[in-house]
This record gives sequence, C-alpha cells and structure tokens, in this order.
Amino acid sequence: MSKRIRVRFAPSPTGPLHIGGVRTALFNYFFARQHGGDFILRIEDTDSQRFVPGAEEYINEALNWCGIRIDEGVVEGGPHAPYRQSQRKAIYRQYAEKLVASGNAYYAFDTPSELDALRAEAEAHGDMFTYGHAIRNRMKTSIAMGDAETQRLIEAGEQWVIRFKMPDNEEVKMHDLIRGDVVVNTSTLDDKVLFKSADMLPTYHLANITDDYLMEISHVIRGEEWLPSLPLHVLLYRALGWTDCMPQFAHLPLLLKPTGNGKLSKRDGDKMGFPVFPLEWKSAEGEISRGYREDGYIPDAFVNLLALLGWNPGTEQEVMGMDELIAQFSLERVNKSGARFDPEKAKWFNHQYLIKKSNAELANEFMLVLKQKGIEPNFAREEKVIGLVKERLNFIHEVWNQASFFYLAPNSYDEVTVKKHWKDDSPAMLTEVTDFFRSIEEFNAPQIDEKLKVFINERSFGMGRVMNTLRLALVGESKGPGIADITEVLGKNEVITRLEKAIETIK
RNA sequence: GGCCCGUUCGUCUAGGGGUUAGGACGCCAGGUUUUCAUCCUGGUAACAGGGGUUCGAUUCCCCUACGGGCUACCA
Repeated sequence: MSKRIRVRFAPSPTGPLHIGGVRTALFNYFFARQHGGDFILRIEDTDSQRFVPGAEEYINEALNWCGIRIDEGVVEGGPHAPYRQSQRKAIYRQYAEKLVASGNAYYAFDTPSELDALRAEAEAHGDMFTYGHAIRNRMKTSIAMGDAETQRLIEAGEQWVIRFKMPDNEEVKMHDLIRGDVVVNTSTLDDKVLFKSADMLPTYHLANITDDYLMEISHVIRGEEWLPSLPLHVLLYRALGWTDCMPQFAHLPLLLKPTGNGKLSKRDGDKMGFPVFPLEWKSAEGEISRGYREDGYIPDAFVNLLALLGWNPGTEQEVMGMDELIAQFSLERVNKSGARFDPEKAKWFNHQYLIKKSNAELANEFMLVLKQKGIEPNFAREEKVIGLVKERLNFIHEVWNQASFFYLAPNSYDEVTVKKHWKDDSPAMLTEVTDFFRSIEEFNAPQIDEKLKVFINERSFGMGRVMNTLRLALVGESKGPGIADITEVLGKNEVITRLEKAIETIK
C-alpha cells in the first residue's frame, strides 16, 4: 500500500520569491495534482534575523497569481496546523533532546566568536575548519565534558547548541528520483547545528525533517542546492527512527543567471534587464524590482515558460496550459543540468497566449489604457481595433503603440514616407479620393474595399500609389492594418477631415 | 581546498551504439501583404577534450577540462 501523495513548498520569508522558487512550487504542484495528492505551503521562518516583512504575503500572492491552489497552509489551515515554523516552536526541542539521549547528537557550548576565530585560523593555514568527528572531543561539548558538567553549564544559563553527531567513515547510500543513486562518505560531512538555545529554535535541517515527518510528506521536491545536505537528512530520519516514513527525494536543476555565472538569486532584482520576480517587489529601502505581472505577462504564459525550464513533455508541444502540464508532468523527464532563462522566448510565449484571448477580453483591458490617455472608450470600436492589431502584439500594453492613430490624427508626417510617396500631383489625386469617400453610403470595410478598387481602376491612378498616399494621410507613417479596415474604424467624417488636412499640410 | 551534481545549436531542449543528430526561441533569406507587423517556406548553428569497450560511439566506462552547488548557531 502506497501512502497518499503529499508535497510541500517550504520557502523562508526572507524576501520575494524569484522565478526559480516559483518553478519549484510549480513542479510540486503539478506532481501533487496529477496524483490527486495534497500541496502544502509551509513557511520556514526559523531564522528570525532574516525575516522580511511582507515576504510571506508576497509568496501567497505570487502563488495565487500563478494559479496554484494551496490545500494546506498558513492561510488555508489544515490538519497539521500551524504551518508557520515559528509557531511550531514547542515541537522541535523534544526531537533534538531525543537525538541527544540516543547518542546521535550532543550539546556544544562554543560561542560564535570562538568558532569564527577557529575558522580564521584554519583559513590562515589554507585549511577549511570543520566541526566534526576529528575535533568534537576537544571542543566544549557534552561528549568531552560529560553529563554532569553539561548539566551544570545549562543550568548556569550558558548558551548552547545541539549538534548532530555525524558517524565516522560510513557510506550513506541515497536515491534521488532525478539523479539516481548517490553515495557519500560521512567523514566528509560535519556536525551540523540542529537546535540553538539563543532563540530556542531549530535550524533548517531539524525543523525541515521533523515537519516533513509530522506532516506526512511523501515527496520532497526541491532545488539542487539541497543535494549536499541529503545525507544529513537521511541520517536524521534514521536516528529518529523514521526511516520507514522517509519521503522520496527529487532535486531539481537550478535556474542560472541569464548573463554571467552562478545561480539566479533574489539580489539579481531586475538588474538583468528583465524581472526575476513574479510580482513587483518594493524593498524596505524603497527599491522597486519589476515583476512579470506588472510587465504584462499572462499568468498561464509565465507558468508555461517556467514549466519548460528543466522539464519537457517528450513531444514537440510547447504551449501547454495548467491542466495539460498537470496531466503530462513527470519527475522522470526532469533534466539534470541547470537552465538559463531566455527573455526572448518568454515574449514569444506571451504572444501565444495573448492571441488566444478573445477580442472582447482584450478590448476590456485596452479600454483601461484609453481611459488613462483621456480617451473615451467605446467597446464596439475597441473590439474591432483589437481584432485588427492583436496578431502583432506580445503584450497588451503594446496596443497603444500599434493603434494610437485610430484615436489621434497625425500631427506630423513621417519624412521618409513623404519623400517616397508624396508627389506633385498627390494633392489633386487625394482631393478626388476625398470626394470618393464622401460618396460612400455604407461606410464599412468590405464596401469601401470593393468600391475603392473599382474607383482606382476607373481613374487609372494605380493601386500602390493611392493606397500608400492614403496611408500617409490617415496614419502619418507607413504602418498599420489594411486601408479599408482603418477607414471603417475611423468613420467617414474623420477620414475626410484627415485627408483634407493632409492635402493642405504635406508639402 | 574538500565533497557532491552536471556538460547536445547563442538559449530552452529531443534523441540514443549504426540518425541527413530532430524541434522551439533568436537571427538571416524568400514568399504572402498596397505599408509595417503577423503569417508561411527555407537557411544558419551543437554532441567539451582524450583514452578505452565495440565491427561501429554523440550515446556505455574512465580520466581531464569546464560549469554549477554545498562547505554558517542562513534557508
């Protein structure tokens, strides 16, 4: 009998989530949903020093924007509440003590400054200081001093930590769902701090393992930066007697900086020329970092492009919505090597999702932009405009750039275009064309298109000649949809006004 | 430094002992279009290097190089 699939996304509220964190959440989410399991959001705030106000709210909002529905969490509640580690304080100490009692951990009284000094000294000799089997008998530890002295120091109010007693020279065999078997010798590992008296809080390792156990997590899907601590975690499960309930592990490849070296970090902000955060973030210092949401990305497009970083469905399909990603996702198809985010492809993804939206939906969004510009929107007209320009957009905010001439008559005419298309007889020709437009009764694109062609043929003006000149007069430059469509949206009066203005303005 | 993980076009990737090494983004060219863009078609471009194993390795093994991660009383 296999246990229920339960995964958790466990960020620490030390700032906004970056796209790598979002991707980790996404992979957990796909996996949980696909197996009909649970997705848990646990806030790992055991480091009070690094707590950033607003970060937790940001995490919730970001996940929500991505369309991730949380089954159990701080906001949602659940059978294992609370889901914020700072509120679970009372839980952890007993497990640390249990490890001491079973001989798997010990008390240590070295002060941070003593340790810093030892590190500095080792470094001076070109060595690395490791708190482990080689020295724990010589340090201020319960192993070296005995129970009585240890007890005396604790009662005297000395600060202490509980460290894991890493076994010496043991091969730890681990299995990772993505990387396969990994073996590490414990002699290369150190005695990690599990619990500290300073704030009576566990460190990440103890808190994480304890909560995963208590919350009955079946699969731990996290970033590759955690792979080095997997042996410690496996050993912790064993020392606590929880090996039978140990979750399966999957370490995801990291997201790399788009330029330069190293993994993506929160500090990259938007210095890369594009956002690294899902939502805009304002730091305590007032520094604002751009967000994908504010940049105009559609959540589905954002999710889609992140899903394809380090994973692919094995087919040539790339555009996949949330439901499809949930259906197709598999840990077996996750890559092992780090991936770099490509801003250009991100735009392409947005384009794919943008053109899938209905003209009506986009028109409503565009109407907001028009109001800001002080232009009274008209749904029917805006829907028509969207239909004409949507194919050429990556973002909704680009509509204005593509379609402003529908709302504002040109107040200047592009020089190059004028030089190319404005001839001595252009005013005379445009005057006739203006009369032609005056004669049109049903002012719609098909009618105009048909009659304009007949008119041009009858007068032998030449198609390109008339069309290009008309575009110059109507738009002011060489761009935009078909002339018939433009005139329909503009309306008879506006067309005539613009033509008359062009005739007297362009020289 | 030590330990661990990785390495296919510029980027994201498919593939896997015998393939013209496939796709996508980008870029370039042509076509469509009265313009611009879209769109369509085509093109450019990759198995890090060296040893094995093998009839045959990009694919399996080893080494090297390179990249990445970790090495806190951070997560």
